[in-house]
Amino acid sequence: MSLQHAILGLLSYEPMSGYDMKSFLDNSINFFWSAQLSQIYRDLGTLEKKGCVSFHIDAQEGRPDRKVYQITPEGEKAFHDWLQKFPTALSSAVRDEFSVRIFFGSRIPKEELGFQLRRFIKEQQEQISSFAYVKKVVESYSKSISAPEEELYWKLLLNRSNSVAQTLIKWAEESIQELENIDKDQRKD
Amino acid sequence: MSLQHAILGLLSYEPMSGYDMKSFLDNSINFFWSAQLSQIYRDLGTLEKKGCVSFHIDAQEGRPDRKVYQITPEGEKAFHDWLQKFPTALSSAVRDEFSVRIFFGSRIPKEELGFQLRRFIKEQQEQISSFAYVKKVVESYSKSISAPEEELYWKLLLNRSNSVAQTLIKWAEESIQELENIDKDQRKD
DNA sequence: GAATTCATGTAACTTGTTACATGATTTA
DNA sequence: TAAATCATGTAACAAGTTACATGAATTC
Repeated sequence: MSLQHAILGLLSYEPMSGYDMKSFLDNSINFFWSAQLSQIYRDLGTLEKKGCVSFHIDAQEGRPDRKVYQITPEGEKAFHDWLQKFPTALSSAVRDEFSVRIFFGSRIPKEELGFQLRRFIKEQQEQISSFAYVKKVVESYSKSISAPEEELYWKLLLNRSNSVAQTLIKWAEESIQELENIDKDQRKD
Repeated sequence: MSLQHAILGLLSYEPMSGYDMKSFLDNSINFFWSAQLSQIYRDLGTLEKKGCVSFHIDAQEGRPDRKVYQITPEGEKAFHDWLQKFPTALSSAVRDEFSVRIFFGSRIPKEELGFQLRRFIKEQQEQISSFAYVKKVVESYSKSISAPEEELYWKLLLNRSNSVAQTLIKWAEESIQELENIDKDQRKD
């Protein structure tokens, strides 16, 4: 799986510029796949060389011309081939720096850890409130491309991110408690 | 954050060979950070060039000699510098192929999606049962390196992975239900 | 007799990030 | 007047994956 598959998938809905793609990505797929603009432009170039996408230029006044990409039949084939091949392991490797830091938690002052855990909770809460906004974007987008069925799947994923965020908040709160209790126990000794 | 920080952290407990590291990683940190053996060897080489680790050779008969790495004072400094600098955003970018596939779920036959979701549930259940084993590894390891405090943090992370896995199972079960209900509704029309 | 474990690595490739460059228009 | 938005990209770098190579000892 690479960004290129996601790009082909997005272009299968409608033609888009790299810039459009970035802003769409940022409030949709972003919760489980992210991309830098520079990477999008590069991958669009690669896909074009492979014949998976083509583009036309929309001239604009006062600002740079838009390069609007669209998927080609070859691109559609490549995308469907990918869709059909589920990987052997469904859960991809997680790379979570925050967890690595907790792993080495004994080297960090307890107050600092507590502070960071509270910061983590805040971040998760902010994510949760952003989901309400994303829900609206998703609803209006699925209507604009007249793909009502998509809404169902996108909402499944919003549910997922939401539940995971809630779980993480609960975990962080319990962890703060545990750290504080141990601190008290040690002071008793 | 890169694998190099994790390597330094592990070496701060005790000297290890690249091979040791891989097997330790595979049933500990693996749930939130993974690594290929080839990457470990390469990063050990880089760290050695930087002066963060040194090594000695343990000759063995009948099998290749062990190259046992240990952390240097420079390495310890680098590790502590990293520990002190928490990143601006605590939740790292997620890259989850399975979610991307669900995102394009409308292009996959419903039965196939159901099958993959059930496979996903099974995988998560297997992970959960592996946690019991990891718990034991962690307990005996923290004793062997006489670092009893580590156990606390490692168990916090096991709790976390456990809760997230449980949440994902519940989500997948509910999603299967939703998909089946919609199927029934459509057949009624 | 076949597969797994132990133990090392290199090379080529793919993917992702960061920094740099340009420049008009719009909003605060 | 400073910052954000629109819109394109390149270059250098960092990080991760896959394929290849070797070979004895042990377990099934």
